[in-house]
Amino acid sequence: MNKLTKSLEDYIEAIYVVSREKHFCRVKDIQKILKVSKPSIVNALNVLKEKELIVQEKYGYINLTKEGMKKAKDVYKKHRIITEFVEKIFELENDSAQKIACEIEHIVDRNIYERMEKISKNFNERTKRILYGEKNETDRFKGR
Amino acid sequence: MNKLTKSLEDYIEAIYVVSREKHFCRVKDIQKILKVSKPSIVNALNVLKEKELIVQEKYGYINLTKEGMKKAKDVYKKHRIITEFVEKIFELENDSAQKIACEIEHIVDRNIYERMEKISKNFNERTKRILYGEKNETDRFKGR
DNA sequence: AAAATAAGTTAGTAATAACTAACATTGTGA
DNA sequence: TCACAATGTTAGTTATTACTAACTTATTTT
Repeated sequence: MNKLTKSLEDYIEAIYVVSREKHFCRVKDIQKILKVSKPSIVNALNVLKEKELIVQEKYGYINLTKEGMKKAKDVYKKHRIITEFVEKIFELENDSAQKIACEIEHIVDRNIYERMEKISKNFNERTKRILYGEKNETDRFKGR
Repeated sequence: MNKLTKSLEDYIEAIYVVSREKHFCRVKDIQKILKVSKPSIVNALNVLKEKELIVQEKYGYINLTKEGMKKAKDVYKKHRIITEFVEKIFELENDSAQKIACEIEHIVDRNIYERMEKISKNFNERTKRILYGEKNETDRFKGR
């Protein structure tokens, strides 16, 4: 269960996202998502190949192995949960939330993002008012 | 206003924390906090010296310059806010919260940690119950 | 089919940030 | 005072992750 580095997590997540949409993935697809140079991608792919998380014929499609798919799904799920949490709790656009989630996802452990999931589930307008200490929240509630 | 890297932020913050307690700071003090090797520290100090954020005579005390002090206070404040937020919202021990804060502090911008500050201020047991969707929160409140 | 374009790869380099081993300086106890 | 311990520094190395330039292979267009 050797852990992936931040950037490798980003790469495998990108491969997963592309593969789900198009059923195959190429270097240029990753380039569009991660906005890094092609050689950087090829480098990362080589590491992922060594770890047997992907397979790719020369000049060919990139495919996740079983193990890679598992890892990718984990990373992706984490990413989704964190994005939702950040979006809701800090009232961010999806774009900004994505960016922050991308960074945070390499930091938080299972315990934390399970809590994020719980919080997101219960989150609503009222929660937000309470969180940000809106003056009349209590009265408003009592008044019902 | 050239931004510091993650690790330089950690170093300058450590220097600040030590200086506040003891009125001087040495390599070994930083070592205790950051748990890295002495050469790593000396390396970082050299960069901070180039940036004129600290001064240090050979084999002597490490001191923050005016500019360095400003930077350090910024970083430290951010750190405190984030730690408090993480502690409260995820119900963590200070230790664990510190660790996460250390990482997150290099990611979030002013907008976000100002929101964290607001949320922390209003946070209490009830907020926590609501956040985690405790079943009887509503009833309990209504019952008063 | 040849030329042009697109996509992928290789080679070489740089920045960040860590490490160990070896050495230098400072401070302290016998 | 002199030896030893504690502290700090230098030199050299490693890993991660990115880059540009140059090259190869594949695909498309004329």
